[in-house]
Amino acid sequence: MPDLPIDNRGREILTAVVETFISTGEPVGSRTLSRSNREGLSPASIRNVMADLTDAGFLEQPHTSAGRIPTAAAYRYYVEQLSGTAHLSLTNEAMIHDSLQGITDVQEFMERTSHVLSLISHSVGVTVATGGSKSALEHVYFSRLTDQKVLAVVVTRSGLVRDRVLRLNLSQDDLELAARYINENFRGWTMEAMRAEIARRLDQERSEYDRLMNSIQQLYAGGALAAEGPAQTVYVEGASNLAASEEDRQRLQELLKTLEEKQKLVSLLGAYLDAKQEAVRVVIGLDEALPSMRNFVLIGAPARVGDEVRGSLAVIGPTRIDYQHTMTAVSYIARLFDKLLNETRE
Amino acid sequence: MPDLPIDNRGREILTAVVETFISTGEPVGSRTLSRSNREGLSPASIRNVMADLTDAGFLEQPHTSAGRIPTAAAYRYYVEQLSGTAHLSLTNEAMIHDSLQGITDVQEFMERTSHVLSLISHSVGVTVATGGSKSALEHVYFSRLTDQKVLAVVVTRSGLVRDRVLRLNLSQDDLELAARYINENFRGWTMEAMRAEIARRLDQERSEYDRLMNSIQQLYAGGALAAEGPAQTVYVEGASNLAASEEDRQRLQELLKTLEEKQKLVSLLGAYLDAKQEAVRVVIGLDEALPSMRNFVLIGAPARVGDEVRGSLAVIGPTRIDYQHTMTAVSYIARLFDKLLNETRE
DNA sequence: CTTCAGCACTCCGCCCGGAAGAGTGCTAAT
DNA sequence: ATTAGCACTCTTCCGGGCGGAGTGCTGAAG
Repeated sequence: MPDLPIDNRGREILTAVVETFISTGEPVGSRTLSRSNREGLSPASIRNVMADLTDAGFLEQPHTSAGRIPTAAAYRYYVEQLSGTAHLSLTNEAMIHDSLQGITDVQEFMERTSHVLSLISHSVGVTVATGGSKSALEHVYFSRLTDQKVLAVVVTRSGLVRDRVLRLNLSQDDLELAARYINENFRGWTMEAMRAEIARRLDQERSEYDRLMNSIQQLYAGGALAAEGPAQTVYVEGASNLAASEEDRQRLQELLKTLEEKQKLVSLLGAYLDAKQEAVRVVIGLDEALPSMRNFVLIGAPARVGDEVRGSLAVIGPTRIDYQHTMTAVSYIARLFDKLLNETRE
Repeated sequence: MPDLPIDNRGREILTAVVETFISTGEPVGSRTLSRSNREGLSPASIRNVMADLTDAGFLEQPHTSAGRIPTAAAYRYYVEQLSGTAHLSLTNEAMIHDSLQGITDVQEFMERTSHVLSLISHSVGVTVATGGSKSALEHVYFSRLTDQKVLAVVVTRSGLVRDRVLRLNLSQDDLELAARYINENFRGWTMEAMRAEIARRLDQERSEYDRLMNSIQQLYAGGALAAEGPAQTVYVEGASNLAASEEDRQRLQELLKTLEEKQKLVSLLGAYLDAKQEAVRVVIGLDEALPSMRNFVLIGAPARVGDEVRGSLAVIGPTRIDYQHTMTAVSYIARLFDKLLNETRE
């Protein structure tokens, strides 16, 4: 956001408006600002500046004789110029450590994190755990349940266990052979590489009569070897906090409903928290993607271990959220994620 | 509920009041009833009966000149005398089958069920999957992740996979020996029996210097062999439907908050849906257990496979819920659960 | 040229009183 | 036993008036 039509004084007043509005929720008038402004400008002068800011699209009035409220542009500007260096309050830091101490697996981390985030932000904590397809294969195990059903378990070296039941009819012997073949040949390969190589061998060897290859073919087609797949688990916590927001009943309901559509949340987070983006991202104006999310913002970060993305963590809250606090918390937890989960790997 | 102080006419009028109130939500007056009553009683006569019912504690008035609304006792009475035989509407039956077709594992069944129940009842669907400790052991697998961490995977014959990371320091060799020992000795045992027997052997043999027994001791103490444990997964769906209820903002928030406290829900369901109880259970007056649940009822049933309880399914909705429909749906799904999951076992 | 006091104006939110409506309980008649 | 009639109660809705908050503009002062 380069040269805005905002001079120094304008900047100061704009942030003042944003901050007072965030804390009170009422449209802010010139009188209020004049009182809190250290330079002691008179209401009249402030009115002039505010009129300019309104023209520039940073403020708006609910009606003629009310104070001003910030527009989306104002929030963006405000967040832009927040100093990136803030410290977590001690109680929050303690809370985070209490909840996340000793966590070793991604699912559990994400579950607790969504909760902690909702507590800290007083709004909704959303986390997504994405099965990493870059993790190395540790062990597969197949077992025949009934005539028609086979249980497949894949364990990756990072400790992720993924199981699914497939509709296949293979004998226990065939399954054991297949498992041994895969374990012996592919231990330590990344899931991606393994899948690719198996596909290649199947395609190439075309030995339809080979019993082993046939079993593997069936297992592969049935999805037994997908470590990631639709294994995107979504955790949403703190929806009750929304009931305290000033949205009307109908909007509240739509909001809650949207939060229940896990798939939409995944793509929302996916769309904004791309892997390249290292730091915390703040998205203001969520209604472009999800109309029901008018007046709500997303504050999130990708969760990565090393340089592999294993999920996302975010807070979804009203525009009137405490940006500084929430951003600090999100980024803190994102770093903690990397740290805690790195321990688990070799 | 034996001889109530209610004669035949009283019964008829009481159910009429309950039904009208359920469908309109407004206090019902004598005039309204007189119009819908087939025997064409006059409002004045109805008023007499209603006065009696009020004295008996089945009806109450929000204020002097309003109609009557049913008390908890009235709902209980109403549910009591509902004919148990109703059919699912075709669309609902289709919806259930669409969602649950081909499901093979308990977790997935419960997840979808909570959703379906919320759709059918237009309120909150709650399901709990309880790891059955009666299921037979199929396979265990241990793997060393780091110096301090060991991954334990337990697969039961019913297709349940349970994994956890333990803080133990055992070598890969020790782990493999332990796994082989358990797999060879205990395959097919129930988890309960296996745990008991292992505890016995550990206690008895006291051969502290036996390397194998020592590993197993550590794994056992670390909880590697608990298939159930706190593995109670709770699914809550349809909270957004609550926003449409007439509760005020604060009550709504408390309600949502309660629904987020999974542990409370588990004990709530646990308390009311005992195993012996075969059929659908309707609990009116939930506020005795959970104050925030005033004006809400629970309609639920245990989910069992054969005679083993594997969880609970329930609807939590306002007292003004469609009891007949919801009860039918819950019981239908409970039966479906048994049927679908029986296929999976041997 | 900037700042600011003063002023007229606008618009919302609140309170109040009155009227309409719904429902009751009681009494007296059938 | 049932019911028409009636007086009474209580809520809800509506319109008007008033106070408050805030604005934009103008003209004076630094």
